This record gives sequence, structure tokens and C-alpha cells, in this order.
Amino acid sequence: MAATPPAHLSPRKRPRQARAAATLDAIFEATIQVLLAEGLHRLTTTRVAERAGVSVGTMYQYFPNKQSLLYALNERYLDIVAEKVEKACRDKHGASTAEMVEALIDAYWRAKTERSDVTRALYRSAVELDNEALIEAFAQRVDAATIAMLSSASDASYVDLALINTTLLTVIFGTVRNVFERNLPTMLEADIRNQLATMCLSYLKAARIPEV
Amino acid sequence: MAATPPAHLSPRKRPRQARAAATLDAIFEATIQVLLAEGLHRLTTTRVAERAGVSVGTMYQYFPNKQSLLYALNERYLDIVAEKVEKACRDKHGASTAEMVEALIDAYWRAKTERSDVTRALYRSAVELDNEALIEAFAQRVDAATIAMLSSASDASYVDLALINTTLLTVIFGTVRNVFERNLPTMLEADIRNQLATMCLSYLKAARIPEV
DNA sequence: CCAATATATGAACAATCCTTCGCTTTGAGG
DNA sequence: CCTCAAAGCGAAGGATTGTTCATATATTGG
Repeated sequence: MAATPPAHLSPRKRPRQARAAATLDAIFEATIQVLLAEGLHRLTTTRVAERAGVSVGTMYQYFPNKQSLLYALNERYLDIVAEKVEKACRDKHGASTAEMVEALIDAYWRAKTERSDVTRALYRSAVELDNEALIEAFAQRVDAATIAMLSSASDASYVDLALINTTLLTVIFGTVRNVFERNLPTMLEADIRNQLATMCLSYLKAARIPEV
Repeated sequence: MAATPPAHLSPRKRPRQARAAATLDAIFEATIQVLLAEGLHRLTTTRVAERAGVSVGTMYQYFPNKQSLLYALNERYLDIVAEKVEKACRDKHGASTAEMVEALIDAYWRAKTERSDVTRALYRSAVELDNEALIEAFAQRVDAATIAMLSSASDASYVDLALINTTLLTVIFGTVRNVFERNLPTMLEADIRNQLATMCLSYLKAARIPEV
């Protein structure tokens, strides 16, 4: 992710030995686990360290404070999601609009579903975190990828693709989040997913400039 | 809201004198203000009481703990929003689908926009709050209202209205939230609002059973 | 005007929590 | 093998927070 973290959220140093890299992984994993098992308000530096099997002091050698740990965690996660979406977009370059929409929703949905508990935990961990810039960078990255894809569509072109594209992403992101915050039956979730695809597609059809 | 709060979140007692009612109002208002000015992690019982101009002890006479205060606040808020949506639905009974969609989005969007800072503060206050039942009750209440409205549409009827309706609401709720979490320029917000209406409408058009 | 009840007070307590720092252990390069 | 930098340790300090309770004041119905 391009966004440079605000100074007070930047990591203190990067790991130089393999041992340190492993420690960092353990810390991140422990953070997720504590988040899941205890919730954000019981997420303690000590608890995370304990769960990771390291000492608090070790944690503070990499992160200047608790927030920066959560920031880094979100950064990691968003990076992975963005990559998946970008790949999906590249793969559908030049395809039909229907295929594109389906692939986009599929990639994003799948990325969030793979470990839906983690997804939910991270949504919550981000509260009160000064990560607007992070979200913005993520949004713009995905925005660029989908615009590139859509403008290569074999069966349509649009007057105001920028707006259409932003709308599309806002709707998809928001819907996915909303579905996961409530705890809907899996079947209904799947149904909504499909309906969402239908909705996006009919939106694009209504907005396109007919081919000559 | 129908949902009975979990025992540990129920208020301790209701105000019986006018004085007490005023105190409660002050406490709620203070909670919002502290939430806005300091954020959730600095929302302290003492701080809230101070801002409300009452003593901590007073607060604890009505709420058994901090969470129950936030729960009650959300309850209040959701009740207001639900009422507005219900009213909009009643007013458009028997109208055209286009009018309905426009009115629905308008009502919900307006309810959230009126004090968008408060909206955002409340979204955050609900994190880590055991309010699933509350959200569910809200969702079902709105669901019932919109289903009643849509099934009275003068120009369309649908095969699986239940699913279509749930999808519609999930998309609208999610999109609105997503727009408010990011801090988009007001102009763009308005544009997206309109695009969302277009999208919902074309979705409904695609899904309807043609009149005979 | 007088109980009886409802409200309000706020100092004090016990429980965490974040962060630091002096110290030890481990790893890598020469 | 030896040395220096990297990594790891964890008790302790300082600060904050949620909640209680003994006490004081206000309101109401009779």
C-alpha cells in the first residue's frame, strides 16, 4: 500500500534476521486471535505478546505503540485484498461486462469470505484508528484496476465511467460489509451475492452507450 | 424497538419525575458530544457525566454499566430512523416503483445525513456492543415496511419479493454506511446517491414480472 | 407541612493498561 | 572462535478507568 503511515504509527524497525520475521508473524497472528477471542476492548499489548509467545518488550521493539500494531495489521490485510482484486481485473481484460462484474464481485467476496471471522475482527479493529489514508489508498488502487478493466469491455462503453465505477465499488464494498456485520444464514448470503451481481449488471447495462 | 435488551444492558430504572427525564436527555446528548470530541476509546463514564453536568453516580442510577448507556443511545437512534423510513413507505403506498425507490433512499439518506457526524459517531459506538438483536429488530421492522410498500406498486409485481427486498435494503444500508465512513466530497456524495437510485431502479425493472 | 420516595453527589477502591529500560541471550560475519 | 549488533526479556512506574456506597437534597402525595 502506497500510503505512508502517520509518523506515530510507523513501525520502529524492520526485522533483519529470520528469527525476527517469525516473531512478527507470530505477533500479527496473535493479534487476530486475541481480537477474535476477546474483542477489541480486551486487546492488550500484554495479551497479544503472551499469545504470541514473546515478551511485551519485544513487541515494542517493532511498534511504537498499540495503534501502530493494528495499523500494520490492516495494512497487510488490505494489501492482500487489493492484490486479489487487481489480479481478477487483469484476468478479465477485454472480456464482456457480465463476466467482469461477476469476476469482480467474486474476487472481493471471496477475499472477505475466506476467513469471515477475521474479516469481521479487522473491520472492528480499524475503529478509532487513524487509517483514513490507508483506506483511501486501497480505494484508489482498486478504483484504478476496475476502471482499466471496464474501459476495455468488449461490449460496452460509458459516458462517465469514473462516477459509474466509483458507485459500483462503493455499493459492492458497502454491501459486503453489511452482509458480514449481520450474521445472516449462509444460504441467504449466497442469494444476496447473486442478486448483487444482477443488480450491478443491470445498472451497467442501463448506463452504457449502445455500440454503433 | 421491540428487541428486549440482554439483561446486563437493560436500564436500571425509568425516570419518574420531569427532573430525571431532563437528566437522561443531558446524558445522552453528552454521550454524543464526547463521542464526537474524544472518540470511543476516550468515552469515559466520568467524562460523560461531567459534560452532562451531573455526577457519575447519577448516571449509574439509570444504567448498570457503560455499555448499557451506549446500547440505549443506539436504541433511541435506530427507533427514530425506523420511524422515518416507515413513514416514507406509508406515504408512497400504491405509487410507482420509481417513486418508491426514490422515496426510500431519500428517507434513509436524509436520516443519516441530517447530522452526519452523529451518524458516524454512532456507527463507531456500536462496535463491540452486544447489539445484534437490536440491529436485527431494526432490519425486520424496515423490511416489513418496504415489503408492504413494494407489493402495492402500481406498475410491477415480483416473483421473489422477499429476497429482492432484502437485497435492496442490504445494498442501500451498506452503501450509505460506506459513503459516510470515507470522507468524500459532498458533491460526489450526492452523485453517488443519485447513481444508487438509478441502480436500484434498474434492478427492480429487471426483476419484475411484466404486467399482462 | 410532613413523611416517604425519587434523585443527585463524588471521594475512594480495585482493577487494568500502556510503555519504558536496564539487562540477557542469540545470531552472523570475519 | 570471538565480537558486535540484533533480538528478546519482564518487572515496575505512572496513569486511567469502571463502579460503588454512604450521604445529602429535592419532589410528591396526603
